[in-house]
Amino acid sequence: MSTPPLAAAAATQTVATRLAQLAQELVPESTPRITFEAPRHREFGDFSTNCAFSLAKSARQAPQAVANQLVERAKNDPELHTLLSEIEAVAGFINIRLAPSQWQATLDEIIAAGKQFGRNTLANHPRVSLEFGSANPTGPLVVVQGRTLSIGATLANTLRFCGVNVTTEWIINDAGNQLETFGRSLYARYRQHTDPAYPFPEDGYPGSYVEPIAQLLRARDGAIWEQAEESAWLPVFSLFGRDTIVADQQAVCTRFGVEYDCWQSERELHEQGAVQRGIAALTAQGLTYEADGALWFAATQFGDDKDRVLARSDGRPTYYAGDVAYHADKYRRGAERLIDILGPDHHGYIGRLKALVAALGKPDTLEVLIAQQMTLIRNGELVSMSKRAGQIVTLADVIEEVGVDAARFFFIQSSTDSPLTFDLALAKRTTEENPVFYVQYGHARIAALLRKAPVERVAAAQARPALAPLTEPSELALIRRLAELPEVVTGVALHNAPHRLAKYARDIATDFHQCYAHTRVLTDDNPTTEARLALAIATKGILATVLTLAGVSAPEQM
RNA sequence: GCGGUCGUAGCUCAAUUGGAUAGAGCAACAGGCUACGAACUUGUAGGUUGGGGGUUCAAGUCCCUCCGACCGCACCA
Repeated sequence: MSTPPLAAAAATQTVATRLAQLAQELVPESTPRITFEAPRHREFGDFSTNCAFSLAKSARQAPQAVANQLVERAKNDPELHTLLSEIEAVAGFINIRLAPSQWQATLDEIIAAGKQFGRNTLANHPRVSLEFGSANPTGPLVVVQGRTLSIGATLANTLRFCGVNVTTEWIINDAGNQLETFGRSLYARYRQHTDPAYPFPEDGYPGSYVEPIAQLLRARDGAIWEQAEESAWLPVFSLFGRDTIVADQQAVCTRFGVEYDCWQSERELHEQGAVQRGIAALTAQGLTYEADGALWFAATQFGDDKDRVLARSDGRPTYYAGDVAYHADKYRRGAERLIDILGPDHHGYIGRLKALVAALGKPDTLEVLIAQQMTLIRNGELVSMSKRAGQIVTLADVIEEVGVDAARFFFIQSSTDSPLTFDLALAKRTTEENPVFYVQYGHARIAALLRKAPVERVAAAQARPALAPLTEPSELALIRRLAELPEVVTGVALHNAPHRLAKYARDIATDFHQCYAHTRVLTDDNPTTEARLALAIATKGILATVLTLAGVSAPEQM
């Protein structure tokens, strides 16, 4: 079941059609197509159209003159008269304001749809595979990855809300030598328990989180690895380290409200032969060749900068070969549209990833989002973050400091491709500066209102009361805002733009707070009270919907 | 050197993909609670959208060119 077309949308469509007929009469040689948009400023009305600009050429008149004549005819049109409370031409634009009755009918439909309102707007959308967050299993999640997690999870939630089948994926990069380096670091800490002079690898992982893992291993296995050959202990330490780290990463994800459908081990793809099959698939199409002892994929045939190595001269497959197998596997499991969210240091990967899906026969089905860099500041000073140098600010730390709600909301506030500066001290010191509290306060304020209101009034408000008392400009503006939900979530889903959700949440809260400040809900007049309560209840529900999509709680009180 | 992303108010960010006088929050200043939660609200101030050129009715947005920041350019992951 999907959202029914709203009265306001239908009315706007009727106006557009009628206006197009009037334009045709006015400028017979034109074939006007009239679309309405929400204007930037509220004073410009509910909707506006720039059709006069395109008509101006064939009419051989200034846009403003065309708009004036069109508005003149519209004002004398009986059909439009009942739908509109205002229509005027300003600077070539035609601005309209719908009659209050249209907005009241719209709110009634929103209330009738209940929790279904805004859902399933993309019911026939292709199945999506959404990969984000993927990291080496060699250390705890850092704060920067929190941004990727927030963006990915919000996107996944919104796509599902729109009725799209989504699989969320994380690949564990456990096949390369980074994991072995981690295993050696772990072993060194293990040996240092009994021999403090045991050398630590020069390129090892110095983070303080390694030591506790070594202790776990010693508790499990005792001293049995102290005399062993590296070939014997390395796989044990590497895999134990991986499993411990991945378990921790999963726990942090869960705490952060981010759930995955699939945690794919890269090593497993190799062991199951998927990587070899991926290479074979490319070879079968004549897209590989040997040079300098290595096996290459002719990626330049698909727009990449250069050809890419699949198997090194010693026969070992590259990381890229794993990517070929992984993406082929996503298609095999039924995905039709792939989204990869990568960190800023991976934008050089876009070309080769798009080349490989094209070679797999699925051109233009992959979108790569780059979550831009996040700069951390504390007390005005740059916080340098390097896993290798042991200076890490973990996501768990930040959750501890500012809470899940603030972190989730903050990380999606700016658009994905915009760099972002995060001041830890600021987030800690003055949490009231964070807009998330503004939005949550709106929700809690309505909850308090409903607790305060007489139960009979609330009951009546929940039973689709007459909404004619809602005529204040601030009330109509709030209804208009609520009616935007379907197009907002659709826009988020189609443009990979979670930040619009955060913006929308703030806009709803602003419109509600203004409405609350200008009109009193609990009055002596029952019809008025019930209509206003109904608006408040609808607002509360939509606020909760939007906050939930963003992974933020909607509190009854604060 | 080649390529990518970006540059918007003091700070953090928007701008519905080419539309109106470039908007919000925070910070600053000035107002508003003997009625439903003041974590709110009403105002004021703050800009040559890094500089310059071009395309058209219209450019923060598209093209060219400089300046600057970050990041890629492995048979690492």
